[in-house]
Amino acid sequence: MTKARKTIMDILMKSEEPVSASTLAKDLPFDQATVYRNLHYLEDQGFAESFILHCSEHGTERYYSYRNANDVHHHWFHCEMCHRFIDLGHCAYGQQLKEWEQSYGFTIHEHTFFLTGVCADCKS
Amino acid sequence: MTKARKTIMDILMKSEEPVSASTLAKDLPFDQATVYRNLHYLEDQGFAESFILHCSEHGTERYYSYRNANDVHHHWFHCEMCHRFIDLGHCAYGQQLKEWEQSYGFTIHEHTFFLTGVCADCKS
DNA sequence: ACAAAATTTGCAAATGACTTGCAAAATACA
DNA sequence: TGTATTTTGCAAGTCATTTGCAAATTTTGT
Repeated sequence: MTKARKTIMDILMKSEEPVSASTLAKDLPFDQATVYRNLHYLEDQGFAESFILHCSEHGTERYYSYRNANDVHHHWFHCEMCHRFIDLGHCAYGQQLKEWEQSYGFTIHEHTFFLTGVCADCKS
Repeated sequence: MTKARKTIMDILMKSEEPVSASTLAKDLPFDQATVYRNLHYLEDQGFAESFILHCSEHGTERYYSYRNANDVHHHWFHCEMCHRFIDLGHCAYGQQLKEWEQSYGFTIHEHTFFLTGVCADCKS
């Protein structure tokens, strides 16, 4: 495993919240192409997952988080003021998604869910 | 109300599914800046709502749909093959969102939810 | 450990959605 | 209808992300 890939993997593993691709690209001492390519690689291999979120201050960016093999994925709340993410816990939509698949006949590859607003700290 | 604005408003009102900003910008006989500005205007005024969706073929685009004054908003399934949207009906997360607001203390401004996959027609 | 094969990197340029400044044109208002 | 206000088109800019390519690194087979 290359240095760039390991660095990115480590950051994702250690991070408590999703990190944006463009931020990684800016902050890490690797070429941006390398960062983006590795993020794709990690997601392809199932080590990471991502979603696109727009916030007025940071614009539209893709956020990545580490994905544990036996991990159920999480959903997040994003604070528009301090830009932190709050973990809403395990996804609880499994059953609902299955029901939709049955009633509509489609196959779901991915579902996207997140909240944006202002966190408790920033309100006070 | 200007011609451009009325045209865009009409399209959103008549459309059964969300339409992408960049597609409107390409197809309509108005400058792209005009299209984007009007979409922002309509959303600001509460006549439209939007979400960002990425699909491999069309890339990352913002999709708009008309918002009725007394309308509960809808969620959508997006087929990656035929690129149509399937209406999943009224949003049923109101209660859940309120509970999260109470337990975490944050205020939700927006929630994003949609599905992507392959529709029944495209599977066969 | 070593050379060949396969993969990854950096660089530089390109892409594509979306935004912005500004003067002209259209619309609203008195 | 004339004037103030808003909107438009044009052209250039921004910004996240992607891509081609040759050089550098990592992996493989021995």
